[in-house]
Amino acid sequence: MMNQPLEEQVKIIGARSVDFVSPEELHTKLAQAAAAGRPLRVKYGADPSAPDIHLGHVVGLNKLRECQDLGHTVVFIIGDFTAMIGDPSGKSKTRPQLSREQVMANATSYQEQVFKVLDPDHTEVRFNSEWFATMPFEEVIRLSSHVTVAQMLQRDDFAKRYGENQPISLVEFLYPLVQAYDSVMVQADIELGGTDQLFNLLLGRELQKVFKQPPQTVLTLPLLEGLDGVQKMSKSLGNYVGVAEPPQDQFGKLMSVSDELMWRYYELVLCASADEITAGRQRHPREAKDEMARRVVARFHGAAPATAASQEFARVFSERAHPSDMPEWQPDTTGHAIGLITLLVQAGLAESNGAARRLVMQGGVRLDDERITDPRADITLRDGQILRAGKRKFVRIRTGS
RNA sequence: GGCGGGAUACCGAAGCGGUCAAACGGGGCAGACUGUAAAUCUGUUGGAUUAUUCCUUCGAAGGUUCGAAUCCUUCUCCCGCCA
Repeated sequence: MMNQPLEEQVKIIGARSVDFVSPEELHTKLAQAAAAGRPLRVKYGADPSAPDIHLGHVVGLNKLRECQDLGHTVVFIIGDFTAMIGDPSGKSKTRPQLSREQVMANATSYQEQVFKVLDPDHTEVRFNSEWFATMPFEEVIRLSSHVTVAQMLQRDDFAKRYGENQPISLVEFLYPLVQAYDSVMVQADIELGGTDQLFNLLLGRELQKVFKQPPQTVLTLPLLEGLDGVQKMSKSLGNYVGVAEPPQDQFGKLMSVSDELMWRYYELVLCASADEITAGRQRHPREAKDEMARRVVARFHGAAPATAASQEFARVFSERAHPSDMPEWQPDTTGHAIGLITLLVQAGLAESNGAARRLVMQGGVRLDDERITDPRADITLRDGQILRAGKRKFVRIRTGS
């Protein structure tokens, strides 16, 4: 693989990218590396404060994998040091301060998930506490002398917030610097990130120059929109599909993506070619979406579970049948009548009596496929009955007798 | 250090003495429709209660008042400007 023509490598590495600084430089790097018989070091940073890897991350991981397939080394940096400091900017709730234990636990689960896409044999995992935990403060100050406030304010979100009189914490200024210094420490040849990372990645180049290193090639990839189709996929917005989620959940979520958005997923998650997407658009959207969802699930769980998830989805939502598998619940009033509202709450299908009442009055409750609309109904349960709330919540009654 | 602005339900944001469990938007949930947990439309969205009603909620604690999210006092936190 490493012997791919350089032109071809540059093309593969640059595919789907938004910013690419710069193809010519990368070409030179590749030539030098090939001559020296060494792989390029491709850096990718991860924030271990949110331990769930989702499809948004997969966009980047895909690219890393492509680099690995070309023979290069991925340097996967876990920002444990950064995570332990947290982010004081009031707005951001996504970066709570974490303890050492939490960070380590997250890091472990991170790696497990990441290797669903990456090749462990060509991955070097590093923690940035390695070089930051013991850094003397004078060094920190010296580092910060290399960047001016005006430079920082070039960053889009800083410029915007500054213009709108929104607070910017000093720590936020330090973060890009921290990330840039990571590049110096691992001697990155390429760094990859989302488009929102452009500034940070470029700062890495600047800092590498200060440290007399060849500046890294910078590559940004589009941010994947989450299930809502508008905001970028993130755990805190709850619009994500996690790679470690069960097949059925992944499939269901993917089927809830809008028709238009599904092509983004084809492109960025499945790396489908432009031709494939053009062809796909001719198909029935339901069918195309089903395929997209199956292929994504198959990637993380295998083909058989993916097919099963698809069939199960069709059963429940197209044919409106029951799922083949549902949680069981045993009432403690065996044999006696129980108020419907109480029943729903106890069975965990509604959060409060009020919510249960609403659910019933809105026609969302069925017992054995029979809709019950009277909130005052008393029910005597029998073993094996199916209680359903809305489209997605089912419980099978077990009376234990 | 000085001067201003702000804190409202899951989020954003109105309200500025009673008609406020609190407009509106987003999100969530449900229903209809369907091609699906798409799109669209409709309803709903603090807790207890069949309802009447009651309880908790508008940064915290006190106070004024028949009555406060709305007025006063103190406090906490946040933001900006000037130094």
